[in-house]
Amino acid sequence: MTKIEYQPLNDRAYQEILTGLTNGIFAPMQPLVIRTLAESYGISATPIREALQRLVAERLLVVLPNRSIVVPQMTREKFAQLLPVRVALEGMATELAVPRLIPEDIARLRGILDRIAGTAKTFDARAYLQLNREFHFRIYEKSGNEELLHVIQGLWLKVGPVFTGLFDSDHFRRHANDEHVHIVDALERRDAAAARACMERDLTLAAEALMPRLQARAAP
Amino acid sequence: MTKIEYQPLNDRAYQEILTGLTNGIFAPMQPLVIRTLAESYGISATPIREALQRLVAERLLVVLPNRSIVVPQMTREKFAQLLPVRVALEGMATELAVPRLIPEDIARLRGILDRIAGTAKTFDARAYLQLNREFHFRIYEKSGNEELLHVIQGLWLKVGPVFTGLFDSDHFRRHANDEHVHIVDALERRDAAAARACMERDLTLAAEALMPRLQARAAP
DNA sequence: GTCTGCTATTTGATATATCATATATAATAC
DNA sequence: GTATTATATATGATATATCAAATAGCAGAC
Repeated sequence: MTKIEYQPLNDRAYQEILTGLTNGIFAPMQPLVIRTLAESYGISATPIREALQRLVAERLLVVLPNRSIVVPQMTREKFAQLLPVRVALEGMATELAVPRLIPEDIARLRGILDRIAGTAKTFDARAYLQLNREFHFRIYEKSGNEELLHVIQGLWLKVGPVFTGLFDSDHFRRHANDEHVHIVDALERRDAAAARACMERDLTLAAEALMPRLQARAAP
Repeated sequence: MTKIEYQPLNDRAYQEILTGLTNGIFAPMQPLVIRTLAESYGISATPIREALQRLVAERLLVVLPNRSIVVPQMTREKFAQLLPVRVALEGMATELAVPRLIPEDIARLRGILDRIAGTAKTFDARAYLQLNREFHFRIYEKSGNEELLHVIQGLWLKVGPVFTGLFDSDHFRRHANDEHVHIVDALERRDAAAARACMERDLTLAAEALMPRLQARAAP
């Protein structure tokens, strides 16, 4: 007996819009119109509205004074502010995960590493982003701290759309996996401090590759 | 010309329910019924539903498999998981605030300190909670990092209801202000590391006072 | 030409109606 | 009596209708 599962429409609308955001479907400052979205998803306005409200609460969308709901522009400043928060929390999660990772987890991480290396050769940006996310969260999940994990997830949602451009940088693509390898090595040695340091460096290097691509300030 | 401002009903419903949560009006595990809330606030179901959804997204409420929406029980485990996250972020915010605090800010903080001392004598728990919050956020706001501030606000919302019981502890009430004084002293000396350390201790001591009052695990 | 004010249209906000599911209650079988 | 089923009720989920604010378009004044 396979449990059939029901998912409310607002949840699904949320997911749809979210992946749209992550894939950069919606241009910043272009308003998301409730009725339009409702029609294009073939559902009524109510669940769409709820999904948008939720995204606003998570700060993935913002409400203009006109009440229009738009994608906020990720500026260099905002990204720079997000970075130390992510470094602190993802570093913490990594450290916490060290004593809880079993050899099987390490093996799985090495598997991801191999696949990431593959994407650098095939220039498959989408696969890279997917695997990069999987790599990080396989570690964070092992922190055993659900509250911490939830906050980190929220932060990744915010920076998600920006990451899309990560693979465009030649230099980054070639070195994308370097820190990842160091992280897994440290994890395997059960060296929590080193694992944390490598994770922090990974985040910082990615941020440095991305920052120049971002606009200095929000458009007026 | 004073700008008249409009606030959507869902925002106000959100605020109302939120203060209800903070004041412990809604018992954990008791379902919040949309129609009932709508009636008691004299508005329709839609804005209430949106407010509840938002609170669920922020994890201040949870959806049961039955789809009922209830106040989650704050367990000792959850609180313990929240603590290191708060320590890291609020410590960071404190450190960032140090070079940005002007003498006027320090003076204002001293003023809050005095008023907090007053509440300990008059046993005014509500005033204490209010002032304690104000004290902390006056500092965090000065971090200049809006993203960080937002995350911290979210964390405070989660622990808010628990804090209500803080003042019941005799020992805590007498020493509630001790660390605060140390924090301000450190801020005045522009000693970022010390300010951070004192802030971390303040959070930890409060947590230690509260933890025993929490249930060890969630009810089944 | 620009500016002003009017009208129409778009779009968000709210209320209501309807549907589906879950819970409670009652009735029946045993 | 308990267990089981049927029915009624409560409640969440969705769709639709209505209202209100904002925007766009247009006509006339100058």
